Amino acid sequence: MSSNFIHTYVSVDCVVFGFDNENRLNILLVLKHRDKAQIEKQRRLPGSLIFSDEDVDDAAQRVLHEITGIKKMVLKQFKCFADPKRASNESDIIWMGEEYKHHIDRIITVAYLSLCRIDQKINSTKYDTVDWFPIDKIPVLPFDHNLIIKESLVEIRKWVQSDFSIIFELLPKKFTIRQLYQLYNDLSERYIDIKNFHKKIASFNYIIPLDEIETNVSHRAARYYKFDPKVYRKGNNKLIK
Amino acid sequence: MSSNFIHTYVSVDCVVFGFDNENRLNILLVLKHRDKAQIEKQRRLPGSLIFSDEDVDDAAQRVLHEITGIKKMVLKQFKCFADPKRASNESDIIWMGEEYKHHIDRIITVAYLSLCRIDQKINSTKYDTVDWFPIDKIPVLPFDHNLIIKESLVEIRKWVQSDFSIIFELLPKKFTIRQLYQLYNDLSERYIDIKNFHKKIASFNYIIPLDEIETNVSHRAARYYKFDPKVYRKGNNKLIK
DNA sequence: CCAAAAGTGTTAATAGTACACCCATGC
DNA sequence: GCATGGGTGTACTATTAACACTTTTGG
Repeated sequence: MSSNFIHTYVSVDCVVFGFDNENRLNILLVLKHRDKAQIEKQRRLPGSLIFSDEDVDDAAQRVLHEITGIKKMVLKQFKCFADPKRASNESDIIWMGEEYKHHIDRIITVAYLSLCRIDQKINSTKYDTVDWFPIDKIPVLPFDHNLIIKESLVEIRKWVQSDFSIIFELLPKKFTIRQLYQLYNDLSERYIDIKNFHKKIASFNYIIPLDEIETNVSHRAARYYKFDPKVYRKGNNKLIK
Repeated sequence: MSSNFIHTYVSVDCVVFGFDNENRLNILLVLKHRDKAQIEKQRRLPGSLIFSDEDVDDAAQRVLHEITGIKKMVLKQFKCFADPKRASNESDIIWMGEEYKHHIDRIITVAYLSLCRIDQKINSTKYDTVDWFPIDKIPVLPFDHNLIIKESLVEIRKWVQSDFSIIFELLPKKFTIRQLYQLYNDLSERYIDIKNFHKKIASFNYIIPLDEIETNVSHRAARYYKFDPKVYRKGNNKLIK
């Protein structure tokens, strides 16, 4: 009986979100094979097996550091994926053999959300190629990575709803109301009128107008704002009450 | 290097909530040792290692069936607990050796929330002793089960906020507004006035008044209501907009 | 001048809050 | 009668929604 119990490897996979200049959500993907000579340059979500003395949160933080070069990133565990067939594809088994020098035919993964400013310089310590892909242009990925991404979108929306401040992890330090508005619309099922959105934002003392405005735009230049996390933490912080 | 990767057992643990006649939240605990001769009748959360061909959701469903005798219970995965030290307590290692006939010194668990009507008859196929414990009277439990319960309380509150209808999984089929009110107060950080709560409930067409009222109460008898999930699904279903 | 987006103002509809008050029942 | 909770009504306040209008800038 006891031999029927699973004894397996456990990995973490990270879905890192960014928000680009064209106001689209993006996800970071790495090359599946580190050897670039591989015929197909297939992509995958960044991830890793966890070490024997490592907690999953630490493993996720390590993976994030390996891809971005950033030490402490915002992250949130969202789901354990454990379908017995999720790693049973022939090419995935071969890849795991090469990557980890072990024959692995089942693997459980713990998926994480993370957020990154897209203008931040990516300085990977492990990968040569780390690229942003708009969420409507994600290629076919190995394992169940497409499913993980699909569920991560639901999760990030919930996250914004429960903690509005994480939205500022995706925006540049200086942002316009329109940028905030577009991102909010992407991350919320609720429609809100842009004019009322302006008014709403103006009522929040944690979103602080700067003296700087846009340049070289073919319309009235928008003011830049910044986010003050200290004021935010003092309350009155929900976008929708 | 590759030998540093974890190769481990994975379990599921279930936090099953109930709501008793005294309007308190309760959690189901089983005896840690199936052999009742054990000196201390220590309790633990119901759980099990997962099988080698089993998904975690299925394992959780199996565990729930083993304790309650109910086939399909509402359940929700909420977090993977993987602290390398979570199962390193001497007595926990001994217990795992007896329970699973293996020496296990690290184990990762995936924690689930579940909901059960407390008046439902518990018909365990595996345990002799399955009892409800009010959440303020949970004893010291093995592994990190006390931590899991603590986090489950945060999670069930989020769950109710995102899907109000799960609250009816905890109430009897016929319930009074007061019962609903008390449970809502336990599961929400928001205070709401009972009179306004009445009005609110009356505006929801998915909470249907019955012709039946309480008996043997020393005050005006309250009306019973029932929940209609079909009407609920058609929308207008958030308690707070 | 026009197009495009910034930003302000006005008003109506909706939702939430605070109570006052009457009803029914057991003791 | 009174204590206890059930249940309805009314008035006030806060929030959200709809939309008109003015401002600024590049071309």
